[in-house]
Amino acid sequence: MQTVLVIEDEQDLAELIAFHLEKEGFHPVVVADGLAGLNEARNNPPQLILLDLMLPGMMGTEVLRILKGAEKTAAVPVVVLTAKGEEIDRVVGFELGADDYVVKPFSVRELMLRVRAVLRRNGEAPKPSQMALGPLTIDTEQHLVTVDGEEVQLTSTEYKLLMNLAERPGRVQSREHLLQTVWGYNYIGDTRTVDTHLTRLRSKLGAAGDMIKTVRGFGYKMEQ
Amino acid sequence: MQTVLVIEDEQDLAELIAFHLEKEGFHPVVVADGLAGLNEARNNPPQLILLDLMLPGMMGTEVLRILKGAEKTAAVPVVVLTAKGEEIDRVVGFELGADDYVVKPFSVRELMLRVRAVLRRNGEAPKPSQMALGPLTIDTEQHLVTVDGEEVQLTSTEYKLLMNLAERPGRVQSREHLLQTVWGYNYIGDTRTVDTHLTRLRSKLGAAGDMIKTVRGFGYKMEQ
DNA sequence: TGCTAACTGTCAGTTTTTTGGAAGCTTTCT
DNA sequence: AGAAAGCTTCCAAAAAACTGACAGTTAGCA
Repeated sequence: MQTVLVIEDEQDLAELIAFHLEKEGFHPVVVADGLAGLNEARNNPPQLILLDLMLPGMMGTEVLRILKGAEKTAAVPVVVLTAKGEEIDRVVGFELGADDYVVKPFSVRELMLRVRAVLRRNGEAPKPSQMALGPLTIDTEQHLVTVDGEEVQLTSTEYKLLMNLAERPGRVQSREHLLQTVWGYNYIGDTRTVDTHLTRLRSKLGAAGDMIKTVRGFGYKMEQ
Repeated sequence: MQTVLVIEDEQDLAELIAFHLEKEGFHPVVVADGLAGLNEARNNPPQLILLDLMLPGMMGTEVLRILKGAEKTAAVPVVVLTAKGEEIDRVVGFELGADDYVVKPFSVRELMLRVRAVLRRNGEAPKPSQMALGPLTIDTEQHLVTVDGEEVQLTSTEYKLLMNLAERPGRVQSREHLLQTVWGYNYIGDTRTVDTHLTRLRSKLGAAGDMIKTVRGFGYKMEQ
């Protein structure tokens, strides 16, 4: 069952949306303000979030920023509801990271279309639970990494960093890109930090450490 | 340069769209009916197609069906323009395979947003982005250059220089131009520097080194 | 709840690699 | 042959990356 979190303060609208979501086979969870939405999203990450940008208390864009910045919720697609005239570019583009939007007043039908479309896009690539690259083995289900059969203890950051590189072996990823995907959408930090963690990761991986190649001036890549 | 094919019979609207696409940095190609659109799409596949569903002669949905059914064009994302009340579900959903839609009357801004969004989504996935010129192979994703199958280690400047030449084989590029594009717009430096790097590049490329021709008095070019 | 160990991000010193340009040599053209 | 353009070698300076230390934070455990 796919859960959709609806963050919407107008009760009538929220009910209407929930009703239709249910009709479409989703499991809607409705909350009335941004804070509640953040909590719910954190404690029980849904498959998709519908976020009204005009919320009381906390700016909707602020909620969006936090959602995309937090580790647990960064990957959850967000469709925003917005009134005409707001700065959609900023919200949907890279800056805030919404995945789609619907302009008020909208037809419920249109909203459902967008919801389905976004879920379709994001659900397409189910990740394999096991990977093997040379001496390196990653089991995403067990969260287990081995080198030459020996288990390697990685911290969460190291693990995510490794996953990012290993998922697309051969592909060069810039420090900025890694910061975005590993550290979160709008993390602001030193790109040197990536270096540090890379060093730690390499040393922990031992023999497999030099499977991670430095591409000077561009970033890092996993050897194929 | 990203090409967008616009299939639209209302000339005013077509021009408006083309104007804005150009402003956004795309290369618009406009045709007025479905048949011409199919031909153009087949002969010169664009990065995205904007299709008006209300076309004379051939039903827009029919054009869409053919586009999505043909091998060469199936992967090209399509954004449809549609009047309210048409059966959007059918068009956008799995049945016909449009990637997004905009309902007439629409704001140009919204259209551009959708165009950018669709291109972003589709650009993320598999772009083989490989080039081959004789014994030379360049993989931009992996940042890997090979000559006769052997990997060649290039520095960042050498790589950028090679890319500049290889992207437009046959075209002569002046030292000034190369300085601008490789070293940056407001770099101030000696054009002799280009010589130095070219020498290094040629020597590293080994057998493929003399694919880069000197055009005395003008600059350099990549052999076609 | 308080204590401890582990994890993180930042920084600064060190090492490695790249880079730009100078100078002399070679080729090409007239 | 002389001049102009291009090629090559070399080296100091700059850039990029690596690494270890440190302090703040978090998470686990008693």
